[in-house]
Amino acid sequence: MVRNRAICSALDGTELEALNAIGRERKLSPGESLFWEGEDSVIVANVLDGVLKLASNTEDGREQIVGIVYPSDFIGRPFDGTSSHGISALTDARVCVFNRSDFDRFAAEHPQLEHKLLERTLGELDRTRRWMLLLGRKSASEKVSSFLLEVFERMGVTKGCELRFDDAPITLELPFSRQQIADILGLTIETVSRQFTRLKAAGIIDLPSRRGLRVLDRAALEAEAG
Amino acid sequence: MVRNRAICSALDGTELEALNAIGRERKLSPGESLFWEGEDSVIVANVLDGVLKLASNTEDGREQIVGIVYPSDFIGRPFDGTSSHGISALTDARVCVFNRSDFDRFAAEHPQLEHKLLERTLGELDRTRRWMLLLGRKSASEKVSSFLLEVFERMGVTKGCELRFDDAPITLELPFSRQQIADILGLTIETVSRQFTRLKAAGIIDLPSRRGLRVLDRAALEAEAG
DNA sequence: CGGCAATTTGACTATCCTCAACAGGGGTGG
DNA sequence: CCACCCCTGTTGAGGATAGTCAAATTGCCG
Repeated sequence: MVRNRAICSALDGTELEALNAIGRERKLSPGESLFWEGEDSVIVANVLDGVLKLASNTEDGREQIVGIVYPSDFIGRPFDGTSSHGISALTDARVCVFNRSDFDRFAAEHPQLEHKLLERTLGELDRTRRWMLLLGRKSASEKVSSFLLEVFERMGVTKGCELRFDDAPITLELPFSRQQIADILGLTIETVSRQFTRLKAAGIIDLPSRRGLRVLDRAALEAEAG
Repeated sequence: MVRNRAICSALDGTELEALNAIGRERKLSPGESLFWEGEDSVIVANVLDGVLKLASNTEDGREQIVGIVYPSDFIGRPFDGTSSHGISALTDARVCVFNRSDFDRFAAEHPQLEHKLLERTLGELDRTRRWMLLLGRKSASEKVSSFLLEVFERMGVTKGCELRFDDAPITLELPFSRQQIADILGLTIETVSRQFTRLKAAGIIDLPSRRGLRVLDRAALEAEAG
């Protein structure tokens, strides 16, 4: 099912086989790195399962998560050895890894694949730019509310079904710790925690467990999101 | 000279002619919009000359500049009608505009062009993600210093020569107003102004005119950039 | 049940924003 | 050519938001 959404959906049976021949599956545990910031990125990969983060760090240790990667997403930097951010797993994950030069060569021979990759990259760029508005111009409460809405949407799509907010509220297990949410939103963990508490007190969300989340009043959340 | 860096460098003489046939040149004055946020983007374009901005706005009017576009850069969203940000000129500018569906068709027939576009988009995505670290995790002084360094680099490359910081300091004419710098960095105009004043007082930069800028001590600027 | 890490809460502070007044300089019209 | 005006940018005072540091609490795992 990942195949249907991933870039390899551009390929036919024979081509897919050829691509599989140069890739290998790799499993990652939460926290494990696929590669580090600044390291020469000799590989690219496709996410089969799980959620990963892309993160940049300042020299003094502050972290900003600059991308979140879900199943069927593509990661890495083809055609160029330099990568400006590290990638590591947030959950248990399976990825299909390719040697970068192998992949580059394969892509050059398969324009349909490059086309899919281009569409995907353009979409990712758009999403990233929308995120910049949040980072640069939104308040803490707007950030948290926007974030919850986007996660719900993303997780829903990934699960292959439209989550219905209007039916009985669904409890979602967030793949992020509070610290990670802070690193996504450009806030501190304390500020995130306070916003969660406030939303809960207002009856807009419920927090049944550490990472559990239930949206009780989507309209209110959208109003808060700015 | 723009041709050498732009995506059309992938094309030979005949192909270039065909591409030119479907494009037309358009001039823009400072402040003029190429298209607006949310509008169906029926065109794509290549920048021939000048500097443009991509910007997102919240409903209540706050603005975040999410991209800055220099000569030879590509703008617009091929293969998809939705654009999530507006584009307008910061300086006098000339762009080569294509009807999107014309361009899509042309691209489909010229994989080398798509390849160039893919490389360019991947690079832009990287740059954008580095910018997110600045927005989410840097202080006002770090933001301003990082910004000045990046502008110098970008303007230098665009001018086709490496600016030498170690030689006599060069005076650059910034294509941005203070308000625009604020919208790039996620700050207010007052905070930007105060940082400029501080850097000038510290002897790190000089501000010979409204938009003029001279870097006197690059090392100090890098130290401030975090 | 105990230990540990993650999260929450609290008190205090710093940074940046807001609002307001002022300055400067570039262009225009007299 | 000079005076004036308007727009942009600067400066200042005060306040709010989010950060910092520290302690308490809560899940979660063995």
